Amino acid sequence: MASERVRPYHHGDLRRALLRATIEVIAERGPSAVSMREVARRAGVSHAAPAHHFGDKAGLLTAVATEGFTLLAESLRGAQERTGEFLEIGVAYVRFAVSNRAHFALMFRPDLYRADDPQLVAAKQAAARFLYGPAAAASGRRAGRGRDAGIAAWSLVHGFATLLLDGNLPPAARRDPEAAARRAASHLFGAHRG
Amino acid sequence: MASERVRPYHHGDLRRALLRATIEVIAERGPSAVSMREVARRAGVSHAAPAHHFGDKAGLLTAVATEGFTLLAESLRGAQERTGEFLEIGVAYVRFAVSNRAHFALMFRPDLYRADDPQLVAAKQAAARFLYGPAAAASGRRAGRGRDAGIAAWSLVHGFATLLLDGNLPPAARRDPEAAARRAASHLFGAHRG
DNA sequence: CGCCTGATCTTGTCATTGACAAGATCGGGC
DNA sequence: GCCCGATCTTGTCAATGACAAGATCAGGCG
Repeated sequence: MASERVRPYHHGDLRRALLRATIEVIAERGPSAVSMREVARRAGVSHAAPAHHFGDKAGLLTAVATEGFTLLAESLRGAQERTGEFLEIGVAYVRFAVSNRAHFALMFRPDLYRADDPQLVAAKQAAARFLYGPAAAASGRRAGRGRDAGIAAWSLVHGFATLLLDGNLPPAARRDPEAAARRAASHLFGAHRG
Repeated sequence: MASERVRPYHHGDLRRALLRATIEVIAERGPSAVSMREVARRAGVSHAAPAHHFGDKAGLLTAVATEGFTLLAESLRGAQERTGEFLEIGVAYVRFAVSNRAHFALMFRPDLYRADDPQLVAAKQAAARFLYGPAAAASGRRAGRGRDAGIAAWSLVHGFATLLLDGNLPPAARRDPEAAARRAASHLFGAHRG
């Protein structure tokens, strides 16, 4: 009677499949619509299987958010190594938000996951370094100014990305987010001499 | 046996009491932890009472978000009338986020409420006008530049506010958010001549 | 070759929640 | 004095998150 068994008892890489399914649900219905049972259904396993890998719902979302911060850090690192320009790191931030909407939408909703999780904190700090560090170098030599510039830069690109994803920016910005982000970001650091 | 009846059958101003209770829950446990039944318990009514006033959970949160955008618009208007300076409108934006954390935390989670609700859209646009309008005037006369400047300004103060509330900014910024916001915002519009 | 130990996944259950239906209570107009 | 609609309650159902207990499998070790 086991002739039509399609899937084995052991999934093989269920953990990854669950992460993928979670991303899918977030992309379709938003981070707050994620349910462990729906995720389990999409992965083709029983309703309690996700709990084994992630403990609880917050654990699942913590894993997705951590993955997101890691991917973001890699994107920012890539932009820095390719261009060396701080402006382009900001543009890469926005590009990440657009091409990884689901991850990004979850990453800044700390009430949905465990914001104090050590791995998550480490991944977040790794990403933050690419925004704080270069900003300090790119601005004057005064003590507090570097940090202020970093805050301003991160605030601008982060605000731009979140407003964009929530549909709060004009159609032109939605059509070509990268160009709009570059124009907006160029208002910092005196690059707007036109 | 009705001698100890404490509360009347009709609450008097249940709608407002429910909004207050919702704000309370958001402040304590975040927007995603709001439950109609908990809100009803805090208001001292039955579990189905909120549905009568707001239809469903999304309706309740839509009402709270609308109230938030209205309050925000009033704050921005106040800043504009008092100071006339665009920078101070941005600072008022951050001040609103800090002193109305619960409202602000919900306002930019459109997956929790009905983002296409007419009253909400109107309230949001009213607030947005104070950020787009003056920015256009404060920057050059060229066509697109005003809008770009508005986007940059709104992005910066919005990003600053959200990063601040999520605990992603350095301790110094958390201790005196208004001053930090003013320093960050002054990086726009050429005010950073130090 | 056979066992057996732990990791993986399932089934079953319970309290909580959101939504709906039906009924009770109240207030104000006629 | 009555009635009608607004307000609020009680009762119910499916879905969910969390937990407990059991089934299945893989790989090491005799």
